[in-house]
Amino acid sequence: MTTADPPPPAKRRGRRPAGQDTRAALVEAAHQVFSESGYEGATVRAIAARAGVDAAMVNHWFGGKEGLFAQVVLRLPVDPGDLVATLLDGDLDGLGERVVRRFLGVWDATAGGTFPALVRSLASHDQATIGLRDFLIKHILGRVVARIRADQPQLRAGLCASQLIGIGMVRYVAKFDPLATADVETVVAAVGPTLQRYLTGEIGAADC
Amino acid sequence: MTTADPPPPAKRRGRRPAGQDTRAALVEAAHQVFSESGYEGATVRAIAARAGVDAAMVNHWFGGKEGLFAQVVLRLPVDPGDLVATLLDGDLDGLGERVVRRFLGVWDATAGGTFPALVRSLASHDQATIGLRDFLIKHILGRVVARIRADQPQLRAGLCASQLIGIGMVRYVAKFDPLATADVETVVAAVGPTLQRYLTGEIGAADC
DNA sequence: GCATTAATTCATTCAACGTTGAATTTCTTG
DNA sequence: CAAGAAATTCAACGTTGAATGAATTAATGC
Repeated sequence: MTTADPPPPAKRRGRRPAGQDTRAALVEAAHQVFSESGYEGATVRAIAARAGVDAAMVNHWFGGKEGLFAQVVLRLPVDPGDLVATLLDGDLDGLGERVVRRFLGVWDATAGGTFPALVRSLASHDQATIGLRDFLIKHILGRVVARIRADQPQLRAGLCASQLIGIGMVRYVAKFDPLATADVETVVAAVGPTLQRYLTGEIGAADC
Repeated sequence: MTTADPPPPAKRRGRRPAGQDTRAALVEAAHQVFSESGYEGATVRAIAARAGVDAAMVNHWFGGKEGLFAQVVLRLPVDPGDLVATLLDGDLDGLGERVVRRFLGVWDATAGGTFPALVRSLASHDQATIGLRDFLIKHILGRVVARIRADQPQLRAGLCASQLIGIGMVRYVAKFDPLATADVETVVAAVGPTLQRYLTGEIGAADC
């Protein structure tokens, strides 16, 4: 356990010595607790306790639980423009593998906390659903599919999204072994061809 | 809206006339409310109100909110044994398509409510994670993979699970069009080959 | 048909939650 | 170095949730 700290150093009232970023500590703690418990399950008191500060700080810095949630979840770990440019830089045959590798790179880097937070926030916030759809379909996969001029772009983007989200669910949320602990290249080798087919291959009802 | 009923017929105290299965009404209502709001977001009062009975009935019949939840979520819509037998009945080349068709058949039949309930319950109940893993990996996909004697059975089962769960997420939870509304055979044609490859094909690091 | 048991509602209790205002301490500015 | 601003804790409030026990009515057994 990394969360079992020695007894906290006895809080005093009033402003604390400089150099302690309470705001950042709260965001980090909220990130963890929201990931573990979802929006409704997470309590302001628990978040504040993990950050080592008083619950009133949530109101002071974020105006309440809702504001803190917004700060935590809507902080996406990549810039869409860069991402699309990087993905499209290379030969078309390697596109599927690049998408998978990038997907894992982004979410592995968050130590497996942000993806569950996103998924679990779908429970209570439709806004998160719309955010995920816009981000993944419209800003990333939609652009990639559009660039390669495939037929049925919406369906292809949706299929890619389904495989990526599924990998995220199995690797970060449900943690099925061996996929949860497999190294990136193993997953890329297995899933890359799937994405490649969804992007540029034959996906059934092409005509009609 | 199917939930807008005419005003309920004025409750009286005491035992009500026979023929009204309060228990079943509660399970059905809980199913809906848990799907919409998740475990923490759902309130016993809201469930009881939708069932048209008092909240105390949850305690009387299920011993509390937790007991009601267990009744609702652990009620899986198929029998594992039948399912595996049906899937393995046919030629090996059509196995991927049969798995996808069956998956959609099962969950489409629940009117899109049970799958979200399962996913959202992952937020607050690790038990649900274990249940999903056991059901999907051990009892269904694990058996299928074992029967066809493929190498790396765990990895193959996990890959299949990832694609199926991803389809479920996109179709039932996030509801991305056109996948959310596509007919079954369109999805089968697109996703079947993926499952087929995960089950019987080449998935990268075959040796070592 | 009377006594017993089961089912249901109501009023209440207790705990936990998010939020607020005052009190207190440190930092910053002139 | 004094005065004001900022940051923080603490105690409390109002609300809401799940759970409980008594009261009430219908069904069941003898």
